[in-house]
Amino acid sequence: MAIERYNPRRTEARWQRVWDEREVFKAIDEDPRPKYYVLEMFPYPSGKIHIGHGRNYVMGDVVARYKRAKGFNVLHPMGWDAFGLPAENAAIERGIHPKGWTYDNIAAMREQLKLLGLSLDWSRELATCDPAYYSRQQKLFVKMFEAGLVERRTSLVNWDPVDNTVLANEQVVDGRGWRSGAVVEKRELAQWFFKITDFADDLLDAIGTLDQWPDKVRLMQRNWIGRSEGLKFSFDLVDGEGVQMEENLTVFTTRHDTIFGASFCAVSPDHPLAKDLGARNEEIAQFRRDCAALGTSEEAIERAEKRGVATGLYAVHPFTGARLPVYVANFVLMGYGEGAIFGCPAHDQRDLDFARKYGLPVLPVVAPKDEPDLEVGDEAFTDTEGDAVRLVNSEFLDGLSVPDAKEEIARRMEASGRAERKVNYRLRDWGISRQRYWGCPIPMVHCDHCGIVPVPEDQLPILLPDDATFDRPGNPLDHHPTWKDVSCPKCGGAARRETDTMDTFVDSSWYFARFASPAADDVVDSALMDAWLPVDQYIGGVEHAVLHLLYSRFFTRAMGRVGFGAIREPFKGLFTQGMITHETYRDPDGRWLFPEDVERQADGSVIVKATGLPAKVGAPEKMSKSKRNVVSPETILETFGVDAARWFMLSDTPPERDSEWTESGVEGAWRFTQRVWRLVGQVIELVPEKIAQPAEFGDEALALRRVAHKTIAAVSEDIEQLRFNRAIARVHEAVNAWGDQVAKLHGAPGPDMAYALREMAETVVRVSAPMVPHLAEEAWEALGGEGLLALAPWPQAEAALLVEDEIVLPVQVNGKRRDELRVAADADQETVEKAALELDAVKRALGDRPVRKIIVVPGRIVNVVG
RNA sequence: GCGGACGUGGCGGAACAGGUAGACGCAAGGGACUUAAAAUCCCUCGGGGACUCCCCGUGCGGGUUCGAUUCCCGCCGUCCGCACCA
Repeated sequence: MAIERYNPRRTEARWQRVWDEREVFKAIDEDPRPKYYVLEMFPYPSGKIHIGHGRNYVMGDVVARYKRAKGFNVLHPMGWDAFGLPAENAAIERGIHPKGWTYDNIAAMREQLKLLGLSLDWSRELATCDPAYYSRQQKLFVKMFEAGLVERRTSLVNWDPVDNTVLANEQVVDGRGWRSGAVVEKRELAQWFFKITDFADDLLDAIGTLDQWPDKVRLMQRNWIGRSEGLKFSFDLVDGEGVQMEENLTVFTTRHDTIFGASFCAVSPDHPLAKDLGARNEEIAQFRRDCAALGTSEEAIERAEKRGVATGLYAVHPFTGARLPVYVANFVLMGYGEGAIFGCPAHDQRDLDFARKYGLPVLPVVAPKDEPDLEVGDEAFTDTEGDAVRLVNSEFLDGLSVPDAKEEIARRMEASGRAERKVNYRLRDWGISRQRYWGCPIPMVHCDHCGIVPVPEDQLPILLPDDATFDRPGNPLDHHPTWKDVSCPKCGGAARRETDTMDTFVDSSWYFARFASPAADDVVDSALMDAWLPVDQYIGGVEHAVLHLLYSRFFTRAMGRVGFGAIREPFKGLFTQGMITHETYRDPDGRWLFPEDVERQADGSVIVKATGLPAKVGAPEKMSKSKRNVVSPETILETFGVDAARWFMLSDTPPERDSEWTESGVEGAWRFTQRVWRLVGQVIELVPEKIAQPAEFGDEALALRRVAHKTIAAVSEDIEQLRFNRAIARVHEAVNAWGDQVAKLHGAPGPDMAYALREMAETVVRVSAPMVPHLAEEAWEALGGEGLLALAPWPQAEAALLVEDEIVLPVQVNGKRRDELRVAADADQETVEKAALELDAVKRALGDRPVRKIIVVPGRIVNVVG
């Protein structure tokens, strides 16, 4: 066979067609093989993808192809996270309907993804904006409502004034909307909530079972849920004249041990008491307005100055009867605990800052054992360590440890009926109302007679109207002339539809379950859900470490509660991959340039192609359209082929880290594909037919076989651990050994070498197949492999070839390497010691010092101590 | 501020579980082949020296050990998450 250049364009198209026609990647329900579900976080169809988007799909594809070869029934589906604001913005800015815009984008991106040669089961494809999907979501919503997991209530919300919508806390980043970047305001609105806090403890505890998740993500979820155990209790209040008031003041604390150090109380500006007083007191009213205006902006947080206004009221200390001034303070949050605190300045930095500013007493009540007269300056003393600190200045608590003091206070206050133990979470319920068109309509009706009524199942789905208009701010569903007019499902009277749609995070909280039964008439087919789930390997960006993953874990529980599936956790294994980055380029005027607009000169400098002027080169950053540092897949695929792109994306950098896209890197990957193809051709020329395994192997042939089998073992191990960069290095090593051997041959190889060469060719092709599937399939065919490689089992390493019978032992003298020793692998200690001492380098290094000790670590090292 | 991760050649990175530091790739330099170029192949590639040999070297300073990139203590630096959560 003549050695031809490998032509990726022709080959890739051909095999993609064959795989497609033979439905090679279809996941089969009710199959005897063990199942394996691998899933990459599904994309938002924003239009065209750049090569940086491909990395996580390629990683998932390597796993899918590997597991398939390992004998698993693999489910590897793809879908579209298709609701969301950009579609609506396109409608507003360019007059394109969100539906058309979205489906066009999906079609374009599907074509692009197909070019990557992913082994996906496209028959399960879904789009969240498809009524077939969101109608089931509405049904699930109603079931959750009936199960008490959905609530409507008025609350302070994060209002994005640019997108004109409500944002969840998680969607506010540094006081700004996560998508619009606008400074978020606080507003009070009636909203729909999922009661995720009902599951707070379970979501927290079960993190312990997620042993195939990155520690980092588990920690982030723990911190996000933020469980803390404390005490809720109330103070009696008196006015300025000392007259007892009707109300009292309930606070939450985790440091009830410090109650004797309390010197003030403070309530949030949004606390009912503050509102009440604000109605009568202009100073407090003004302060409340100031705080609201400051909102949650980054600036406010950075300034973080503790401020407050005295209310003129006093809280009565439950043990001493002392009167503690009550303030309205900006650093007390209404959303956490009771929105009110007692301040113990000596042991809390915030309280201390506040006390110093307003001249309040600072009395230490916890002190190190050996320093009972602790003085507190500008730093609060926050140690609580079991034995090292003791209570002081605290009457009956003196001398107790912090935990004992907490227990004693809790016991006494509970007994007097003014306190209860309480667990608080940082996690809040999930507000899902969005004042938007392009989302899943919330299937509820507002009736003046019956109140809020869920839409009965037989009246679902509530479809979005196609004739919405986008020419003014606010919610198009609300503006629609007729859509919201309905009759009440209960009394039949005139009523209004809910015009809020759901947060798009709802859509992505159960899609992985829908993939198990994409055609199910019900929300899901529970039997199939339980058969396919959990997802064995989920792959996506770390930016979803909290939001999406926590919501999905909640949904899995909620679905279980309303009768869908019985799994506990949706994602058994999680992998967070790094981004692909690229250098940025700007022309002398500072405008961003695409990589193809610049050229690198021989001296390494970069010039603007159009003008010849020097370009400003910026550090590698995540590929983004706005900075134009993107590379389109089409360009790469036409030049180098998708296998080279896949190979490069997986090389060099560990998959969890960001990886820089470079032209020279892809070229290197392309050289690799060419080299393998060439070597395969050479082997076929040297050994045209498959030959039987000879009984005897010479040293060289045996050595080559050893490399092949060690490569199988190493690559398998690396792929199992998702260490793709290492797997690729191992394949390179094998190819180097293979190429060296081919170059060394003079004349026709003997039967042993002929066998070893073919074995090596097949091995390299098979173990690199998950990474470069098209090249591998083509080479497999050329080598006369049976059937499709995509369906072939994974090669097995022969154990006998993994162990050497002769090994090289490094020899150290006093811990420094001096020489090495070739010995039989099973050589005994005495033989090794003797041989080591014979070495010239060892004698030289020892000089005239006597040998004091020889350490022999079998199979590892020899160290002569002199 | 709190929590976490990480610091290895010119670059990306490797090094099982304390045992030859720098695998593999990229870049660079030299050579072969060619009329020439591309492609390919061979060699060099942490620093230094008296260069078949020796010294230094995994952010810095200590420690444990026969032996430390790996373990411990203390610094310095970078990145990430949370950010008034009582």
